[in-house]
Amino acid sequence: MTTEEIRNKLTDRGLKVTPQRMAILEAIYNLKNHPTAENIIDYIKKMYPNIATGTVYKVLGVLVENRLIKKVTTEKDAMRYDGVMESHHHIYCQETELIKDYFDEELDELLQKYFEKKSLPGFKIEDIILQIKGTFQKQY
Amino acid sequence: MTTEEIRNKLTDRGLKVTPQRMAILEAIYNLKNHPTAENIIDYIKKMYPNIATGTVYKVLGVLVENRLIKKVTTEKDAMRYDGVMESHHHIYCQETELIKDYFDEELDELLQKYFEKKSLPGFKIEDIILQIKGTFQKQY
DNA sequence: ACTTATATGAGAATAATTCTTATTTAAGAA
DNA sequence: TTCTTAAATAAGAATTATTCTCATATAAGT
Repeated sequence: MTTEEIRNKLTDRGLKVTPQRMAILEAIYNLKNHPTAENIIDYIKKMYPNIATGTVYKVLGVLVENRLIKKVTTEKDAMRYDGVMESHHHIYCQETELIKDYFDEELDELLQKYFEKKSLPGFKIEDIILQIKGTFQKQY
Repeated sequence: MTTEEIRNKLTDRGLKVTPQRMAILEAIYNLKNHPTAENIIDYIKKMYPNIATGTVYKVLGVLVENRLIKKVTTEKDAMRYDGVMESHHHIYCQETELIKDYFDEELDELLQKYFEKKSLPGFKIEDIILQIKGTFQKQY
């Protein structure tokens, strides 16, 4: 993801391009494993020590509203964020904080067909995310 | 769910039976829509005004550890809890706080077969929860 | 360069949850 | 039944995550 591409994501949504917004998006793309706001703040402060905590939370909210990033739900108190907007699922390791992305077009088609057939009365499905919970095997 | 059944859930796990634990489990079973800790506290205080906030959080943690209840992940800051331990999924209304349970054995079998065939290398799946996101249609 | 609506920084405020410690209590033993 | 003790609770302080307020700064169109 180049600086120019990040800039375009903002302008395409009619958002002003600010150094803070650029830095926050760049942080999310570079920090793997679905960073928390705190992870993002720590990362940005290395290059940009004056960024305000409140600004990061504000910008994250704006980015979610504008569908440039997504929230990732967890059983912990701190929200985590995801810069990958293509349809995908999440593999949660029960023993660590690791959340891996899981892309599977075959599965997505299967689910789409399944819920076309068996529609939920009175409900319009917009997105289905699998939370795949378990543990990674130890490596020997 | 009778008082006796709730009591047995605790003793079966080797947990001491206390009025607080009984009240919290009863609250979760009676309060529909996956209550927050605050919902539970408000409910219990009607009958039992002296219960301490910290106790409720402590007990909720114990109940989750002992697999008597589950946490429900959301995009909001407050955690929500679920007393239904049978395998099921969640329908999230994007416009309200409503989270509906979705039971579907056919779907569960489909998923189980799918992930037997296509296993995730190095990962042992323990549970798969669908987060079905969308909106309920307005009633006329 | 000028203007103005919007974004940011700083820090206070709030909300959700956890921690600490003295006291109480459940449940097994005597 | 009473005794014992490890575990649970109440009360409130402390911590953590997030939001809010408002004065100042700035992006982007004129």
